Amino acid sequence: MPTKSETPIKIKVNASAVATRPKAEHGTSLLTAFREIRELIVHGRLSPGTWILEAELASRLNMSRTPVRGAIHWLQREGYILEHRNIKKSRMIVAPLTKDDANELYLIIGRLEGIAGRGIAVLPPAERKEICKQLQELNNRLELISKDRDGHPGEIFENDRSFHRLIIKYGAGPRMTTLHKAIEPQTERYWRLYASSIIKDLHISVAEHEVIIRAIQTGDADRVENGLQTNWLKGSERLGHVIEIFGERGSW
Amino acid sequence: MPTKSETPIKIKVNASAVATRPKAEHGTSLLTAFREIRELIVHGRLSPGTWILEAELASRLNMSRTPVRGAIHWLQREGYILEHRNIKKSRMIVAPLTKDDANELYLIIGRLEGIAGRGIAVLPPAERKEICKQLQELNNRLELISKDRDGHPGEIFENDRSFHRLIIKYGAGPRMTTLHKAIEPQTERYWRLYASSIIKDLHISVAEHEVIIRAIQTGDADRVENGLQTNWLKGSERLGHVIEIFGERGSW
DNA sequence: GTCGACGATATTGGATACATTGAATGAAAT
DNA sequence: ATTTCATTCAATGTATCCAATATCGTCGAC
Repeated sequence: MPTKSETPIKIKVNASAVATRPKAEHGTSLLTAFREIRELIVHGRLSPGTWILEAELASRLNMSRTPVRGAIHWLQREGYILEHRNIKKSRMIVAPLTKDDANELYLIIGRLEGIAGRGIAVLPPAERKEICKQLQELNNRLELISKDRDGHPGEIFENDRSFHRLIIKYGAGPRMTTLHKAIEPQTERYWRLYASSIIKDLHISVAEHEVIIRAIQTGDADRVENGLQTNWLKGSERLGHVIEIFGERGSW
Repeated sequence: MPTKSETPIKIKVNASAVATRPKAEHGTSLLTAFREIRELIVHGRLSPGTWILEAELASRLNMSRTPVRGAIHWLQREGYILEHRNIKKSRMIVAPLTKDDANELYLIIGRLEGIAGRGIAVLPPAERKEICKQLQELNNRLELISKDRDGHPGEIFENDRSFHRLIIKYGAGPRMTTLHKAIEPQTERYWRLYASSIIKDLHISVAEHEVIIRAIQTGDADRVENGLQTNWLKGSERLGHVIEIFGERGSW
């Protein structure tokens, strides 16, 4: 049974106490709510499996239920939140983190980026060269970090992410870009939970990136696509291993 | 410049006039709004490129603006509606139908179904056999229709759709299923616009389906994936050809 | 005559008030 | 003691109200 996400105590708040966050400018609340709630979920402040109360989030974010409601539906559509449907009412819960889900998630992203990679491979050589330069730079930094014993996890994550976002930026159309922007951030939840245990495999991922860069240089579309798919696939295997050790979160 | 979606005349409606639609049961408006508006878009009743007025739709659907707004955002996330962003306000317009968009859309779906196809290919033979039986039946019906000169377009569409949905049903996980349910319906817009001109190529698609079924029977994952990708790819080529002839809709 | 500034209006975004329904609690009866 | 029914409560879904702002038209000045 899901635990209540926050203290159910109803405190009669006075104005000064509520003012955690300055009242946002008009027309920005929905986006703010989306970002903030996603942040709460990603950082585990709202644990996998807990149920979500509109009113509570609204008061925490110092806004009305309207934008919060919108944000929740949005997050649901993007997979951060699941819906327990009873015909008329709906109960929203934070999506659990499971091995199966991770596998599927990584598989899908791998394919999508594979398409984008193919898009890059067919660009004119000059552009490819420039892209490779940028990719190489990111990957070099990753390699450096992988040799440093205490690289900051966040830094690794950001660099790896930038690498993949570059692929999308140059190789994907508008639809793909939108889709990727919706799906890829969800990997952050898994990353953050299991980061410390995955870091030691970083050098493998670096090598995989290297292969991808080579393939782009030579314009070998198949190899680019395959390289990207593999990178994600292997990542999901490494992740799955860790999940098996530490257990899933929020799935009963 | 987008044309206004409906007559801007503000008629003071009396109660009996508004009652186009019986007031829906409590708790069903959002879903109703989503379905109805999508229906309007898919059937071209709201043409590509027209801008969308919340209030107007609300009154047409005989509900308040709240669920309509939710539905519009939802439709936006699913790609039926685009956002013309001025910093704070947003203007929503019905997504145009363009050749590039169609190509990307079909490419993505092809890949996604390819994954699902791979999932089917690795099922135990008994299940594969059963699935093939169902697929074959659908495809037989399609073949029949393709020989009949005046098969109803809607019937063709539904059969083809069922074929692909079966693939997802048996081969995809929850995430893929959700994604597919969000993306695939968008092909209906293109289909409906250009159906009459595509029908004559139906026999080609039927043959492609045949290949897919064979591959599933033999459990050849690569061939299944490739077959599905190709089916969509060729479809997008056929469609692109027609779009070039008849022009794009709503892209200025 | 044209360009710009100002004002009216149309339209979206957010807050709040209200209705409805699902769940929980408690009392009564068997 | 357990089960069932009624009542209450909590939380979602919808409607309406209010605020902010972009757009368009009009009027005036150059």
